[in-house]
Amino acid sequence: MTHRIRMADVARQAGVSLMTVSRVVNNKDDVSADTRQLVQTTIKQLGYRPSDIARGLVTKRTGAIGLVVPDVSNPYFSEVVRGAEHVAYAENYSVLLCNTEENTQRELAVLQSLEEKCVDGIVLCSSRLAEDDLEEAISRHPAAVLVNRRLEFADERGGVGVVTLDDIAGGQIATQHLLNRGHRAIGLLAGPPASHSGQGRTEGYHRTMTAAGISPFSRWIKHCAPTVEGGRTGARELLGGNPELTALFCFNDLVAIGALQACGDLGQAIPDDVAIVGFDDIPLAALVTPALTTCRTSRYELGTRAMELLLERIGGCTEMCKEIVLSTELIVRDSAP
Amino acid sequence: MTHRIRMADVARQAGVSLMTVSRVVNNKDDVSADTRQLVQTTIKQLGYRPSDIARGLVTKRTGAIGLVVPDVSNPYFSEVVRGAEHVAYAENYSVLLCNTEENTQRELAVLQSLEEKCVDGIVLCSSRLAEDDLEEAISRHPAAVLVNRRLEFADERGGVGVVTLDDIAGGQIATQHLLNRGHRAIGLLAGPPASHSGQGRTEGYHRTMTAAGISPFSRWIKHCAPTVEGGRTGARELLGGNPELTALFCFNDLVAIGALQACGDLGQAIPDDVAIVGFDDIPLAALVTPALTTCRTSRYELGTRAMELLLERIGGCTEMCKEIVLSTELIVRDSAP
DNA sequence: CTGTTAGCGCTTTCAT
DNA sequence: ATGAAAGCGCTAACAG
Repeated sequence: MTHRIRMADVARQAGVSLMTVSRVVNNKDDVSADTRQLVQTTIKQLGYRPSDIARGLVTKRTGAIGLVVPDVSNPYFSEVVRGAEHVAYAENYSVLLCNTEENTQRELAVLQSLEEKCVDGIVLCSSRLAEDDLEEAISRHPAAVLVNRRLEFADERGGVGVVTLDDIAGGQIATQHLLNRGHRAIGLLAGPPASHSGQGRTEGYHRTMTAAGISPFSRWIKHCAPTVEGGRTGARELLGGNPELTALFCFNDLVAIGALQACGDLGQAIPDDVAIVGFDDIPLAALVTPALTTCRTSRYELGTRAMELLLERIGGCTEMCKEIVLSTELIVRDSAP
Repeated sequence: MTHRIRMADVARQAGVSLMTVSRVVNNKDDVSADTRQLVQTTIKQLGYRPSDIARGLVTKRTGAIGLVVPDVSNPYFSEVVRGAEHVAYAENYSVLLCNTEENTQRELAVLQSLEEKCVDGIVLCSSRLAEDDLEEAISRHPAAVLVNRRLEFADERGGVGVVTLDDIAGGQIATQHLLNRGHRAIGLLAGPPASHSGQGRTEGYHRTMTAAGISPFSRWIKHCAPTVEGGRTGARELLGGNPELTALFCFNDLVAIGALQACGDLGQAIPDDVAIVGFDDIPLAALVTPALTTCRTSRYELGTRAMELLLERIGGCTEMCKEIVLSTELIVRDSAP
């Protein structure tokens, strides 16, 4: 590779001005058919590719979107990423993927790095940032959509977009299912305390229990890491300390699978001794033994809708859609028939 | 947001020249402590962020790496992505993630888009491109590392980097384990015929069987889709047609899980009637019943090593490491104790 | 130690 | 329909 072919190289070779090449590249219509043909041929022949970065410097558009997730390898977020990428690609945008590794400091850092990269907008998933920091970070970006996190402040640009799951309803459906099967002592593995999804699902659990005339003891509720290991540890403590529990509602399927393992460790049969309900319906959910009863959420759609919303806002959509709430669906399998 | 704060704004506010600000931003050491302090304060106060894109135009470095995968939501690749992102972040690079959706046209397209984005290099996973197209695409990038795909051509820049799994050794270890347990009639569910990994694992199987003085009948070997369903169907046919088989070596864990199911269908006990060995050690492998004996492959490490190799090459590492082969490790569980 | 002068590769604006 | 000039925000190469 000697040096990158520039527009000027194409212009010289084709014997036209730089501007003519620029017009052809950008599909402007004030170029004669012959000239256009000539330039296109030359471009192909030289293998010229316009530099988005030089272009970005003048247009103030980079065609890049920042996508921030806590953990790409979490099947939940990898689906969100896939959906978001799909829409971005279709609209000729690129995705700068940032993994915060569930770390608030890193989240702040990548948000800043995304600023320096001059992205046209960001999709921020399950932010764990404090309201202030989040507001600050967002206001520094030209456009932003939050996934699974709401924000109260109204900024002068018409607010950020928001795409969420109806976690409260999901928590209600799951809890109600267990109540319907006769369970009364239902434990909750609530996920990370800072998780808004966790808070919503917990709220749904509380409402439904209360509506059924049950006041869950606080010792029935345990926070845990959103992982198999977190679920295993959490369930072990929860079941160990509360023998009266006959069912567990879990923050997500990974936690539920951990709970499955904990029951194995403790010699509890599922669903006869303990019934378990998860959340998300990740592919794994149907494959473990026993197969998980769970609330299905369309993570892919979370990603597509978020990216669509963001691109609309970047495009300057006037009727500013602010919020999209996706519903969940209970999938009944063997862990809580 | 009125307009982005520029370096000139900081310079004016601090009463210094643009260059001084530039020096502070880039941590050059020829700035007096006082001036540096002043500039840093002003930067903070104004909330200035340098534009990587303006910087990139002059330095010819964008600090972005293209990462191309067939499917982000495949747990295999999402681990690779996580590893690659981790290393990139640590070295202050950003990752432009491109999902080809297992589509060759798209793979070509994203590779081109990455050129226009002027990335400093690319990590290309499991490329399905024809050798010619691949060579062409790669030679147009300043640096490239291939994951799970080898390339024969040597280009003038010292060749592309390559990171692969030692599939042959993996196949040998797995097969040898079964031989050691006394199995002689060992069947192979070989995965898709076009899979490079599958070919390597098959090769390992053959070598080990032959070394043990066994010539496996071709009817013991069956290709199959790399999925649970593919494994179930394949195993049913293999075991149905060859009652002498006492063990199955499977292309990957999903196939192995399918084989588990097939044994259930056929009333064969595992591991007593049929022993089963998988490949990859996906999280599920430890969770199914019986738990899978499998060859563990570190997908995360595939990602970290690939990114490390790429960054070394971008950094102009002279002793051009060309190829990294990651080994696998047999994890013995209940399906083949 | 600090500032000045040139661009980087492109698009915008204004001529022709 | 085409071209010339100016400048996007920054850094490299010199000056002082």
